[in-house]
Amino acid sequence: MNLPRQQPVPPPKSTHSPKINMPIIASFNVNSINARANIVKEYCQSQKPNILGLQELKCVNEQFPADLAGDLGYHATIHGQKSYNGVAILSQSPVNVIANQLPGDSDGEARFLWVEYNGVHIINIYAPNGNPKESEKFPKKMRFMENLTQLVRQKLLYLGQPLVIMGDYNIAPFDHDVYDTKALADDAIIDERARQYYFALTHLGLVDAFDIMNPNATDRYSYWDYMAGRFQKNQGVRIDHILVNGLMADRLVSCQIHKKPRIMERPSDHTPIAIEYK
DNA sequence: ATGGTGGAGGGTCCA
Repeated sequence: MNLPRQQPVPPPKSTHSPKINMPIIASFNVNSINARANIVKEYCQSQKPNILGLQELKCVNEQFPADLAGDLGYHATIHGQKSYNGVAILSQSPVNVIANQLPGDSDGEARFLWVEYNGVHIINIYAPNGNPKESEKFPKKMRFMENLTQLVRQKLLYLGQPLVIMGDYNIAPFDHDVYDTKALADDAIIDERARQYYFALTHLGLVDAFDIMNPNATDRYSYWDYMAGRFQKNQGVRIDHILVNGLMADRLVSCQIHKKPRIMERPSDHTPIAIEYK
């Protein structure tokens, strides 16, 4: 049957629709919070995230920039460690801290922070990098991902509340998440065993916010190595992720990678990723 | 070309 094609009807133009401020949750591996305090400050002032998960603080709690959160009107929940790792959550109002260690983890590193904020469960992770693969670092990465998967399977699936697991996963899920699979052939971030843990999480019902909100996006990298002009050549990888459960997926409005902090002076090698939800 | 860069901390380790 040849039916006349219907003209698409444009949505009604509202010149004065009320601007609803939807909550924003963001994740940013800062590679030293003290080196990046100004960039974090600028990011909070321009994007106004309700929640900002930070990774790789590279300092103990006492060294976390004292005035940063207060000046911005944020609360800081900090789980620091000397020189390496370290995670924190900046929040516009206080959060309930549920755990600061991944159940089952015996490595004793500061890579995990679980809080509840306005009925949303938020887990901020800094997964081990895993390089070089023949060293003890790779099994450490596998243990971390195994413990995280077990936590989802045994506890988080039964929360009955919105859930966000965000941070530096140090896993590029798909070949199109890296600029060159050959150059990274031996890298733990594209190792199939590591990827299987990402897929395990998605098979358990978690949704990759960036992937679902930006199908076929070409601009998808969240990290560019400092070396060899990787950023200028846009030779990056997507290893920072925001995974959400179904209750949160229903509320997603956008997921964006914010590139500006990577362009500023003395940047981190990562840049933030953020979700907006209703 | 096993380099290149950047942070912590004051050796090298880590990414």
